Amino acid sequence: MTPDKLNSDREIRILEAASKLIAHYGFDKTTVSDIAEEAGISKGAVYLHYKSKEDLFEALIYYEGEKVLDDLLQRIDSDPDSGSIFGLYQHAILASIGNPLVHALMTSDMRIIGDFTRRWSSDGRVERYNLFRTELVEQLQAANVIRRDLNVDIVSYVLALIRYGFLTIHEVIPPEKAPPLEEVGRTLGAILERGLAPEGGGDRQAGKKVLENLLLMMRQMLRQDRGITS
Amino acid sequence: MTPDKLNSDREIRILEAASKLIAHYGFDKTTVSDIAEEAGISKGAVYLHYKSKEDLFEALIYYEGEKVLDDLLQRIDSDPDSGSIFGLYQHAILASIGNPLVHALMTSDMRIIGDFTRRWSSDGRVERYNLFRTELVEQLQAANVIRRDLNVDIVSYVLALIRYGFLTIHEVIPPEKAPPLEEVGRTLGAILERGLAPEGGGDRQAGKKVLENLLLMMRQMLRQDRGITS
DNA sequence: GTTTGACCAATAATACAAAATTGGTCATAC
DNA sequence: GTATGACCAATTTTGTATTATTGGTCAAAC
Repeated sequence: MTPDKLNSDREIRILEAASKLIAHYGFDKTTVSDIAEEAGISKGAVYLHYKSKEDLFEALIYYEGEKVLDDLLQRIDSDPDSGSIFGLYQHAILASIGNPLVHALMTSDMRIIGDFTRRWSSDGRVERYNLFRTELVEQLQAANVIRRDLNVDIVSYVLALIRYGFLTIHEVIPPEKAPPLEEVGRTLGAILERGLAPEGGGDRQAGKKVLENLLLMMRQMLRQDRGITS
Repeated sequence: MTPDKLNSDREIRILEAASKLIAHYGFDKTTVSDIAEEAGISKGAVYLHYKSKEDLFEALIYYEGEKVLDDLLQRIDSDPDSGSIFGLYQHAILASIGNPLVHALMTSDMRIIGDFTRRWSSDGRVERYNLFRTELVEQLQAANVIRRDLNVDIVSYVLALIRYGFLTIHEVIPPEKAPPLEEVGRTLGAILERGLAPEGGGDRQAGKKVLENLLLMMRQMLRQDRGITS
């Protein structure tokens, strides 16, 4: 359905320009002219690709979303110790934290999202992209990666809360006082591993399968949703 | 040095009035007249007890702080399973979440603290009241309650991040969609217990001692700091 | 000796006109 | 067929004059 290249060269230039500017100044304070100038084209040209500023931003979300997914995939690949909650959780958070726009989206940072909030939070999309929703915890319990005596809703809430804390703690502890995030991720992962895995360690092989499926599903969701509004 | 009664009857009436109004409308939008009226006295009478609105708020912080400490102490007392990180962490968070003002202070909620922010965050007090600072983690490691192979700074950062997430997640998951907090606290405590305790469970007796000391120290700090500005 | 509330200077909220900016279009140029 | 940027309606921002509110005081009342 979609060609191999999802975005033309110039679309990428526009999206990169928008990404840079919006991540810094926010959606409201970034003008279409700014984006065009940064991309080295005229304002009119932007409207040749996207029918409105909001549409451009929506495309940007999917563009950056795929970037994060790629980053995540690579992190998992190059980590010999993946295939557990330990691995995924750590890498997923670090990957999201590394992308200003996805970070802002995940924490509903009004300074960045601004007036776009309405469109973004109106349909249920935000929730679907939420990592570690109940269904995933259920699957991981079925695969014997998470202890089965724990309540699904509580566990996914706890995981959501930890993720949110990770992404927002900087508001109260300045980054320069924070220890290296990679190390924090590793320790947090280790704590969760011990805290959530069943006695004896759990089935890593099955866990890896579930997580691979999740990632695949995420990418599919991303592309499908993009189709809706492109 | 201080009499048995730290606040006169009328001071308590004022503080309760201020607490109710400020927790709801915030520091900026709550006027001294409002507080006086709610307390059933005149505005002038308020200034018989506190020399400024800021001073009143500062007194309120200590007043509510002691309340939370009392609440925490009682929670721990009536829980047979205390004396572990498990117990304290769970109860400390639930106690703070139960007090709107302390909650706002711990999350530096500008809507509530408003213009008072300057005075509050200027000196180092905020940090000293921070639960689970590095020193505490150190002590808990010495008492063999937390595994010794974990890095102190990382663990205290992880604990801070989890606490912050617990207190702020409601901004992204509405309370009506959240599971019962008591249950969340219990599960989170259990996860941390497994995740942080050394093999074989650790020394509960020693842990209990450290935590009792901490609580005592907290109360002392609270009263001492209050002396400075009263 | 206490308590009050009218009073005041200072700050903050409101109203509103004028100026500037912005998303989006389209006749023109390439 | 593509790309441009002057152009426009609509919105936002800015400047400002006016009004309202608030923290804090203190002479008078209790």
